Amino acid sequence: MTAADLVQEAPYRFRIEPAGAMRVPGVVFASRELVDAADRAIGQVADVATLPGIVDASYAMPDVHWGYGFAIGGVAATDPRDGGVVSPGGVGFDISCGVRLLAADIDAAALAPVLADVMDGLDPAIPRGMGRGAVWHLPGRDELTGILTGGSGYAVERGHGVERDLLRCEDEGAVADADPGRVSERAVERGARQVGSLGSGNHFLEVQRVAEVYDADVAAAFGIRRDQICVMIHCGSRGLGHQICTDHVREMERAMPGHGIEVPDRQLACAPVESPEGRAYLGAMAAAANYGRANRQLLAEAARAVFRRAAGARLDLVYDVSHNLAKIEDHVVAGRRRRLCVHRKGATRALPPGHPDLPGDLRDAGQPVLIPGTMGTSSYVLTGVAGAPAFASTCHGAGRAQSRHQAARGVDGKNLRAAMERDGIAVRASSWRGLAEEHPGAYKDVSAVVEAAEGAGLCRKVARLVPVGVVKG
DNA sequence: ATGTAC
Repeated sequence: MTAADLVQEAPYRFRIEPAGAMRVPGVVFASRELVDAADRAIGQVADVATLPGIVDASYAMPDVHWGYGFAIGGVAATDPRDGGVVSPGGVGFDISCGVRLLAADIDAAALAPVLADVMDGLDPAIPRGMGRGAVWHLPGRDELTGILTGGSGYAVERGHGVERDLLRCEDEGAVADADPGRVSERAVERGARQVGSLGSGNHFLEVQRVAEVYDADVAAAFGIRRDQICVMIHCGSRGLGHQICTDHVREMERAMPGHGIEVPDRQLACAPVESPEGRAYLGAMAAAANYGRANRQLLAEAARAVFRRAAGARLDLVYDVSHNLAKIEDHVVAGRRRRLCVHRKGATRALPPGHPDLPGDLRDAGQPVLIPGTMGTSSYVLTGVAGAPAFASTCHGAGRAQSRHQAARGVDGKNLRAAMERDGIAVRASSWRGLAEEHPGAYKDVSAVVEAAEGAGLCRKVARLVPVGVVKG
């Protein structure tokens, strides 16, 4: 199964006909160029179509690329009342990895004279990289429980943020039904010292400038305008989420024969949503999701303190949304309302205008969808559209074009930083090797991804942001 | 993504 097996149905829509054990078709939203870049991920989209209880189609977003079991950029919904399964591979190892955008009350011109001070303030204030500490150090399970059940709300309760922040968070900052009892001791140990830390790889905190506004009314509702300074934070649930994924994949591999489930790839390990293993995973996953949200809340507070001190500026939350999560949601499929388990792995929820889960001040505009690009290029703010396919989902980023190893070959981190600084982008990196692995050429063109997502009717462009300062793990 | 290996 490769890109050659895809039939083009529309300018940005390709179809994989059901064959073999596939229960539904595969649908890939992409341009011809992006489909050709998807490579091995196409076979994974077909594999996901074999999962018990899958509804409608196995979907892939324009930034789809190969991942653990499920492709990154995949969306799959199952019906629990029809034996539908939940699969940790459909969420990914970095549970609730996502993006938070804050808008400053100053423009780029006003920040310029103090940018170096802001960057020098962020450098020590934003813990990142491997094992380098965090905003909070919690001794153990008891101290972590508030975070695992309360997410961003718990951080706010403890003085890290304001109530309004929660209105601008997906799920108001916490997924319900978190079950800390399903989080292993090992996951707790790994997570206890990492609350409020970026991590590494493609995770970052960037100071950005709004370079272009495509829809002024929606942008105004989101609280952003041209030339304004914003802060974008991209990070997840660190070692805790990783350990939860590992634990529950193992558990489901053991349980699958008892449920009579066969999958074409071991990495698609899954269990019925309505089974002990399925419920255990969803409870632990929700706890990791809340950890990820609290993580972004604490890092946002750290950035706020720096901006207040170094620039006399305030940062208001635009939105916080995950792109690695499974959620129980209501959707109308073929005219019938159904409660489904929607897996989004490297895909962003994009609620349309009027959706009841949106806060009042965003009801007419739709949900802010935050798309991190690569350092040195652009990031995007999008919004959901009515009547979109794929269970109100869209892309999540540029998507890698080269492996980490390939990317670092022939690129020197120090030279890369110097080149970016010459282009007017301040860089505070914690690892030269890590920086080299993230050079923009290692990624697909995020603008082409967003173009395809909009062309496919998944979302609409609202604004484009460019980096002025990059803080990397 | 990830104490880059159970």
